[in-house]
Amino acid sequence: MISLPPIADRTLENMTPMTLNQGFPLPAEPDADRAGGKRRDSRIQVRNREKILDAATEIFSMYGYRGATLDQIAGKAAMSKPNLLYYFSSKKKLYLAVLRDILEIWLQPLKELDERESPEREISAYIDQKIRFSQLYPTASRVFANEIAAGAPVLKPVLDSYLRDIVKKKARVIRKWVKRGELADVDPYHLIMMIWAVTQHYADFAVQIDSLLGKSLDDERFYNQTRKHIKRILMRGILK
Amino acid sequence: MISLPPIADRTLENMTPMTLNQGFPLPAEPDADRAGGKRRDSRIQVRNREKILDAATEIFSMYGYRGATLDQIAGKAAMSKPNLLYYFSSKKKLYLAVLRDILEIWLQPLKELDERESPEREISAYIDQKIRFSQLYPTASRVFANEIAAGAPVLKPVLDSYLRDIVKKKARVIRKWVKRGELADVDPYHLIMMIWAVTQHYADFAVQIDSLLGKSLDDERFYNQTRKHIKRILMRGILK
DNA sequence: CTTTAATTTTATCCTTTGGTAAAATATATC
DNA sequence: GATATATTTTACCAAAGGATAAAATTAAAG
Repeated sequence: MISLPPIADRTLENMTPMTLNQGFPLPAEPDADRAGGKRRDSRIQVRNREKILDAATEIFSMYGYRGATLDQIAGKAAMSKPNLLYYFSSKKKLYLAVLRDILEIWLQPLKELDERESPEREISAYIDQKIRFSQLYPTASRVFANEIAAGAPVLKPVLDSYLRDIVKKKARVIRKWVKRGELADVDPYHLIMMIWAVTQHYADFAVQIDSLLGKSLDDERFYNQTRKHIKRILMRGILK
Repeated sequence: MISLPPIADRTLENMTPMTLNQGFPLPAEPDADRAGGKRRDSRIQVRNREKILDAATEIFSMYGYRGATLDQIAGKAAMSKPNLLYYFSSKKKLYLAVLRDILEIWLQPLKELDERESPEREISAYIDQKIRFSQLYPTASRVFANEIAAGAPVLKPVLDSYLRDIVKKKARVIRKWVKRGELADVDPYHLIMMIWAVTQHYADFAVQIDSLLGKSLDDERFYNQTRKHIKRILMRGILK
């Protein structure tokens, strides 16, 4: 199993497409950023870091990195700003920690596409996992979307290397299915992106969906209806 | 032809889901916000307002409302911040002006779905228009996405009323096609959202796509390949 | 050319924001 | 329960950011 790549630590402030490719990568598990102390991972340590990460995810998901403020995050985590900074010594490190968590769960499902199984089964399972992710972690999905929309100032290196490789690998799997005649002649990359697009939409545009339908994926009924509907159309579209 | 609804003017700062529904609507064409003067729409007036709106769209698309700064926008528009404020008297009004422009072009295509034509032709044309929008106005698309992800603090009223109505109307059109047996039994709402999701994805996640494929919709070859591919899968998925 | 109005620049204000220092409090260990 | 360590609070700071005032400049009109 491939483990997560390092995330570049670059200046997040004033990040423009111009300044994107100049950060320096960090060691594999760099930003633990524990308080100077020794007795790490105490009960309270773990609980507070988690509280902060949750709050940060929510605030970052709404306002993006630059728009989010430590005051807001601290407020949501029910602690003072300096207290928050005791756990994560800077906004940047907090953001990196949030992104690292997200990336891990975001990437996992794709790794599991297995060419030895039927495309029907595998792609169906993949869609299931992605829509489940949108249900369970809608805020995480939005943080990710935000990061990409901002030009991926942090994740660009990961996209360029790690994601690129894994997608390439999985594209080969899909192409194999096509050659075997188990799948219509679809472009693997576009297919993968279509699945990403549709499943993420339900997280990223949840407010819009709520306006139109008064429903959210939290509603298990709606969740299943959505899941099945997406699968029906997509599977019909790609199966032979 | 239905004209654009007013956009609510609410406090954009510190906007949380809690504070969302308390703004007051503005008159139909409220934020023209012309400089105090009389000789409006002078050559230079028009040119500068356009320059600012373009710059603002780009910056808002990357950082969202809160993350964007007037300095950045002014910089991109090649003028001083006070000069920018001469044309748009506040950040909020500038954002509203940007959103208003976007909403107009974003909504237009949906209005044109015509039940008297075949679903094949109409839905195909709709997809064409949406993907064209992603090609022509990727930044606008991202501003819109950002606004929604942030909880639609400004657009919520529009979504709840205007968009809701028009989508409901078009859902009826799609349902009619289904009843006539010209379309598989698809849920109209999910279908519309699928089309939104897939077409917008190519604008909102352009950086990701560039990382994976080294391509963008600016590349006319890639644009057409994408367009056809989306249509192929979706149309196969929904036609009888 | 002058005169008037439109536009741009310079200087400045107040608030917010990320971050620090150090004091105060709580927690754990002996 | 005394001591050391971990956590939280209080008080700040410097920079950034939205906005205003007024002076300086440019453009238009007569």
